[in-house]
Amino acid sequence: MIDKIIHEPARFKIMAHLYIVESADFLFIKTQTELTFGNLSSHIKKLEKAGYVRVKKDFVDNKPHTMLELTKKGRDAFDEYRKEMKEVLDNLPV
Amino acid sequence: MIDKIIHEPARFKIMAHLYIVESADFLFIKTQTELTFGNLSSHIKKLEKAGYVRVKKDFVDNKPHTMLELTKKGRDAFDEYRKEMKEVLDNLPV
DNA sequence: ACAAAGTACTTTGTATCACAAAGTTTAAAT
DNA sequence: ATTTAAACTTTGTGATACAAAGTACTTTGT
Repeated sequence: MIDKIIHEPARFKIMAHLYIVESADFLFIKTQTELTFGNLSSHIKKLEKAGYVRVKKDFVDNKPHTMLELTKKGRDAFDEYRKEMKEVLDNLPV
Repeated sequence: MIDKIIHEPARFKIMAHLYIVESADFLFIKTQTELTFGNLSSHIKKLEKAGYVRVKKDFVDNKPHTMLELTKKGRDAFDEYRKEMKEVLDNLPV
């Protein structure tokens, strides 16, 4: 079954970026994905709940700062999603 | 932008099957896609509304019979979707 | 002849979702 | 002291996906 968590384009984008950079802050991902604060926030929450993303909050210059990174599970799920989707796209049903 | 009409897995399946067979009846698509009557019915309606699928109803052996086929627009949209998705999957963002 | 079962769907109800707008919290500037 | 700003989170709303219930017949017993 295709992973609906990753299938949503906004979350695919988030995961794709995290897949490459290993670790990135909230604002960087926000500008890269062009999502609003609200959307990014709720999608991150969903990814965290799924165990795909680890969130680390601290303060930098007395301001809240949120760091994001893929978990092993998230990385594996992303690989699997890409593999499955490629199969689906290449091998149309009989 | 990725076509959300086609992106939904159930509708992708429907379109993938219609893409190959050119024309198929409701029940055939139902068994192939393993969707329930309700889901298939509503997804068909959405595809019809989008102009991707043409629906022809008649009677066979006194029973209602629904034939489905992709429109040109639907076929083109499906090609485009596959092309875009492949690009997305292959070229991850920098 | 009448009821029960089957066929081929459609409509309705519900729970979830995606998105944007409004709100929160702390800090810096005026 | 009050406004402005930064970095988010929560809330509200409209759309969605799905299954359950409903519709409109037809066929099959009895």
